[in-house]
Amino acid sequence: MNYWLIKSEPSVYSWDDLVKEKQTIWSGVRNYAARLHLRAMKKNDELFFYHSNEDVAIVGIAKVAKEAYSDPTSETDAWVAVDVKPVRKLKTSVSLSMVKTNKKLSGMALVRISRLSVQPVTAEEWNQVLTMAGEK
DNA sequence: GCCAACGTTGGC
DNA sequence: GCCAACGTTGGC
Repeated sequence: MNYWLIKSEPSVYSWDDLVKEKQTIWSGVRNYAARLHLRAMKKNDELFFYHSNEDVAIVGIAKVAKEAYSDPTSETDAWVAVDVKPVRKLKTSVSLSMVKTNKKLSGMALVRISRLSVQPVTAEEWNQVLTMAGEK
């Protein structure tokens, strides 16, 4: 099982929207690095759902409901989408500043490659964030 | 609203 | 193949 992090601006699509909708298509990714990660996702892999721009925090856990397929919002076959569904909201959301102050998370892609919208999370990082969220 | 970081495009 | 110019993302 692998772990990932996906970003969304809450004004465009928030965690609450995902919960309301029960499942959504993660489409519109037009970045090669992000596409690589989308393609590597397996069913039931877990994802941190991150709010960018406004909330600037990891707010919940989602999982892969359907592995990568051709993105219907693209006119070519070059891009892919996955389906994700909510698992649960974190007890306490973990803000970016909290992540930055945690030395164990200094290698996290969220800190190092801030513009990447779909990124891998190691098991260590995953557990560390869960601890900060009061889940452990 | 500003700006840094990064990706993409296009001229040479 | 290099690099300047430009556009976009995202934190503050």
